This record gives sequence, C-alpha cells and structure tokens, in this order.
Amino acid sequence: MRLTTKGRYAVTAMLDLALHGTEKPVSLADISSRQDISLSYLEQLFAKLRRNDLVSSVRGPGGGYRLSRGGDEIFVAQIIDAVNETVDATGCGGTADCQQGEVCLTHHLWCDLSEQIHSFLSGISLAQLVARREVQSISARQDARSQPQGGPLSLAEV
Amino acid sequence: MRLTTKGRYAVTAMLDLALHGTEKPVSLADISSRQDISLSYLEQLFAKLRRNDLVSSVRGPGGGYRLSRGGDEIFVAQIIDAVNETVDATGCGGTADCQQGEVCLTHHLWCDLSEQIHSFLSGISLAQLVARREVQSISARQDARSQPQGGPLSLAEV
DNA sequence: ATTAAACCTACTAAATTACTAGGTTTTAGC
DNA sequence: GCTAAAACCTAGTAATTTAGTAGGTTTAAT
Repeated sequence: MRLTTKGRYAVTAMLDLALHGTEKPVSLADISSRQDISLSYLEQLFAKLRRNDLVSSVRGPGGGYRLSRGGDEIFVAQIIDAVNETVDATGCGGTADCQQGEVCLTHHLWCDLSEQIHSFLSGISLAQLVARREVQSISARQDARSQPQGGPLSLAEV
Repeated sequence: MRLTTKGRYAVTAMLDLALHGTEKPVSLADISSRQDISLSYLEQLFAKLRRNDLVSSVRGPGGGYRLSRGGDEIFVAQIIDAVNETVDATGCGGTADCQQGEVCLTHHLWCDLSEQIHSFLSGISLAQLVARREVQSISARQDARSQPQGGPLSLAEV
C-alpha cells in the first residue's frame, strides 16, 4: 500500500476545487499557487482524475476544472484510487497467491486492514471536509496569502 | 505512509516465531525457508526488531530468536513501527508544519487516518493471529513443505 | 491575432525498497 | 581446542517509485 505525497496532493487539490469552484472553473495555476504544488505535476494528476471522471475541464482562457458532480458525491477513497491505483495493503493485490501460488501467512490480516482503510476513506466526502471548521480557516488564510494584488484588500491582508 | 513488503515480512516473520518458538529459539534460516524471505534481509529486519525489544536472540549453534514476551503482549502496530519507522499518513510526520510552516488543508484528514490505522493494528496481537483458523492451516501446509526430511513424520505430513 | 488555459510526452533526480556480498563474533558439541 | 551453526555487522546495488522538469500542441475567449 502506498499513501504518499501523490495521493495527498490529489485530495488537497480536489478540496481546493470544492472550495473555490462553485462559480467558475478553477485553473491549475491557481491551485498551484494556493497549495504549493508544481503546476506540471498537477497536470499529470488531473489527467488521472479526469480519466476517472472526478473532474471535468474547460479549455481556453478563463477555463479550468470543476468537480464532475457535487462534493457530497465524491469521496476521498475515490480520489486516492484514481491517482494511486490502489490503497490495497496486500502484497498480492488481493489475488491470494502470495506464496508460490498459495495464500501467505498474513494475507488475511492485510485484507482486513485494506478493508478498514478503504471503508474509512470511502466514508469521507469532499463536502464533509469543506464543512469542517479548521478547513474553512486554513482556506481563508491561503486565499489571503495568494491573492494580495488587484481588487479591494480584505481586512485580513493588512 | 508506507506499508510495503518490509512491514509485511516483519509481521510474517514474527508470526512464524510465535508459531514455532514455543520451545527452543528459531533460526532465521528456518524462517527464511518457510516464509520465502531472503536470509540477509531477515537479518536486517531482526536487527530492528531486536533494537525495539520485540525479540531476543541466542547466539551460537542451536541459537536463534524468541519473542521477548508473550504473543498476547506484542501487537502488529509495534512490529510495523519497528521496521518502518511509522505508519503515519501525514506528510509532515504530525508536526503540522506542512505548508510553509503552517498546517496544510488536509492535515487533519491524514491525522485521523493515521489514528485509524494505528488503532486497528494496535488491537491485533500475535496471539490473536495464531488463534485464527486459517493461520493454523497455512502454517501446517508450510511445515509440511519445508521439513520433509529427518525426525518422525507427523500425521499432518502423510 | 493573442493569450490563457488544458492537454500531452518524454525525461530526470532523489529516495526507497529489496536484496546481495562478504565479512566478524559467539558458543554448543565433539 | 576445533568446527560449525548461528547471530551480528557494514557496504553496496539493481529496480522501482516518486516528484518534478521541459518543451511542446491544441482549444477557445477576448
């Protein structure tokens, strides 16, 4: 099983989309500057998210990405699956041929763990994350930091 | 977070110890042949397990390793921690300075997940694994395969 | 026509994993 | 005491993955 920066970036970016994409599409450049993730790397991740039908894109100036459906219908597990292939903890990928074609001593343990992790992450939607108080305040901090130019200044910026 | 062959090998080897180490110490050569794990690699893993006081060793001929305490007092999480450093799912290792010294958008999510995984694996002892029916039968199969020579045959081998 | 954006492909540096090689030290048994 | 079985130790290495860079093309708003 792998749960590294890749999956964390993907979830973070999707959450950014959920927070900012309510009106118009959000460009990867915006996400990149708000979340400190390399633009090119984001492009690669979003190619996978798009293939997995989690986001839809609008090309050309003013374009960007939108969630393909409501934040209450997109779950963290789906995002990680999309970029990480799997959160499976077994060595055999669930095929149970871990030791010379037969099941290994600890196969069932890893199956149980995979199940556990998957069901935990499947129970958390983007909408639930958006609703969290700490997410709200961190997002506000990020907005203040990355859009200091143009438009009226908010109080938080002075 | 990482959960790869390394952690799986360690848990498998420890379970092998729990199954076979009731009377005399078990050599890594035995574990290696039963579980198909490279001997040298096992040595490296056991160096860590020993440093974490999960096993004790007996040197010289007839020597090997024993669990340092009862199988009901050794938990899967401890074994994985010993060889893997951590099952933490955050990028910052829990220090909450993920984004330029401040907490990142998804920090709390990964904290929750880490907590979840750790408490799951902390609740499973070697003794509980030994008691599982499927572990018993897989172990019997492995014994039959790797000790066909010498000594009186057990009923399970004919 | 410009330009902002998605979209695409190939490459690369760093890290990690899984493993090998080649020792030394300890100690039981002869 | 000698031999051999075992732990113990250090260094290296091939393969894989991650995270990121580079350098484009295509699309479409203005």
